Amino acid sequence: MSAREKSPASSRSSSATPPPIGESASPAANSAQGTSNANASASGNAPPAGTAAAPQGAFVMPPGMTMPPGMQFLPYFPQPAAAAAAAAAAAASGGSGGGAASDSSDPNGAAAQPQQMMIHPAFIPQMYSYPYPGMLTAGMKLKRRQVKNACTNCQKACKKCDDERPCPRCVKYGIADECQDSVRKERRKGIKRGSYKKKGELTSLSSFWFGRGDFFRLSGCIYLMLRTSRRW
DNA sequence: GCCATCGGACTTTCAACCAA
DNA sequence: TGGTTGAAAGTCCGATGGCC
Ligand SMILES: [Zn+2]
Ligand SMILES: [Zn+2]
Repeated sequence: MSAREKSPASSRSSSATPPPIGESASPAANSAQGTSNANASASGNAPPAGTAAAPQGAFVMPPGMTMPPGMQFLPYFPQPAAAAAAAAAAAASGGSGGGAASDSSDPNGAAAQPQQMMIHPAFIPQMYSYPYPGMLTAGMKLKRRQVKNACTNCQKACKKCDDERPCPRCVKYGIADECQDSVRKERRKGIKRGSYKKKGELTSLSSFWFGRGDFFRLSGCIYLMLRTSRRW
């Protein structure tokens, strides 16, 4: 497509045009860890699902569903000051900061004051793996997670990038200093679209929704809220 | 086996549309 | 005005071929 500009990566100083990093897995495997970096780091310091005693107010997985490794569902009521910090942490961690749960300001401390329910920083990276793995049923497949903005090197090579800068791929190939966010075009405005079709019956409607990122991006949170009887 | 290249499947984003 | 739609813009899987 026009957006795709295939330029030989070798035009760069070369010795080091980066090859794929950890890209040998099957599509399914890739998707499953899709969140690759996020999950990898998250699983490092989160207790295995179902093994830890559920803390007060912790989410209990419904029958037939399993808590994915590294996942944790904890109601999060940050204090005003903590809220900003948490938001910053979440933003900083992007998709790769699964370990944020180890914050010294653990939001789930007993002293946390209910102010406004927020997404626990540790949960945010997981939200980008949807359908939320626990909701996955036979026939559904995990969607591939994409970074918001690949670095210029990965973009040229059409390879998987990361939210971190320098990204792991650039680091591995010694071109960390060249790792920069690619510049996104501004979307054109004023394009007329004609009238919209209406979606049909329920079945196609539901499959439609299950194919939408907008839906799954929030589904984990909504699902959690629906399944718990706690007051949010 | 390692790596670059790249076609195209797939995902994300967000302005236009539209019903309430 | 908020929710829905759908296409633009983007990511990156995986096939292919060259090189050592
Ligand atoms: Zn990158
Ligand atoms: Zn990079």
